[in-house]
Amino acid sequence: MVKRTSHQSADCLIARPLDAIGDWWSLLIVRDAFDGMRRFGEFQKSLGVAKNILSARLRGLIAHGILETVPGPDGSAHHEYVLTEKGRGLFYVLVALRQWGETYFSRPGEPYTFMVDRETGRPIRRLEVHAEDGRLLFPGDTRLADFRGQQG
Amino acid sequence: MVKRTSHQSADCLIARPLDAIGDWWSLLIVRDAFDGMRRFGEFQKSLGVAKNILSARLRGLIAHGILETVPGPDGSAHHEYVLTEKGRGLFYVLVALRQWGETYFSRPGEPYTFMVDRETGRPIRRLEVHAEDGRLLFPGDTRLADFRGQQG
DNA sequence: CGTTTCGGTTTCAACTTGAAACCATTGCCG
DNA sequence: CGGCAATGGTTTCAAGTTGAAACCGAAACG
Repeated sequence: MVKRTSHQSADCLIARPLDAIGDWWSLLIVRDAFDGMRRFGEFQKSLGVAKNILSARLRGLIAHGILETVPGPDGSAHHEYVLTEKGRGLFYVLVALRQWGETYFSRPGEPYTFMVDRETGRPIRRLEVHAEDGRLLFPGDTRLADFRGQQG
Repeated sequence: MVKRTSHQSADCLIARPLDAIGDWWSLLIVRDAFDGMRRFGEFQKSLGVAKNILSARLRGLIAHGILETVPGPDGSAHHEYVLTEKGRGLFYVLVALRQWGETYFSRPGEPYTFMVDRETGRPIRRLEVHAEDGRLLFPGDTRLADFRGQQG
């Protein structure tokens, strides 16, 4: 599953996540898992992906600790795939990606869906990035600092 | 550049973004662009990617309206690659991915970097998802609704 | 001018992807 | 119990993608 052998990007904390979910299907599988899908067949039908590819991706996601298999419900023979806590951590990535998609990829006249609060059915707010002191930050207002590099 | 020919995922507003940036290199290029890189050679050196691949990815990102070329500074012959507004919209995706990476992929003893407010040098806050009324939402507290589907 | 750097393109082998066929269980039905 | 379909994969093989290296032309450099 590890397809990359040597990539030392300056910033491994983007590169390593991408290694786990940076292919076409993995994030879509995670998205479906958030939507409650658990079975091989459900993913396969929803995504229309070839079974061998789905199989490989599920194995990869499990290897990365994003999904885990649990025994089927009522002692059924087939196991199910569910998100781990690490996998659920991808919620924010999906929200960000989706809001970007809503903004720049939705085409007029197209039946499109958007994220709503499950409780009220109302749209959720846009993501914001805040400084420690609460100030709103925009693209370009951040940089990377190293381990003890608060000072600049 | 469009490598996928037919994918009708139920949720195209995740799938279409992934078509634009869902490969290994594109997001890393965008990340470097946020860091101020503009030249072919800068990206190439930073990422260690093969030149043909970088060339293809840059063309793809331009085709998707994420990067654009601008004439070199002082009338230099070589143009530069800069983020468009759409490209800058990926800020939130990168922050989300990075925070996920910081949480689940950083290894102890490893010199790691994290995002700070450029102005104060202090770490930024974690992303949060909020309902319209301000309530904090967690993974599983949202669902997708269609166009006029506020009601439920 | 001659050389080096920059910004690519071309070439070709290795790897990945995907459609389809295949297979082993399991569940169902009479 | 005996057959049959559905589920959850694996195998196979052609086609497409990737990546290292060689190549190339234009610009900068000395």
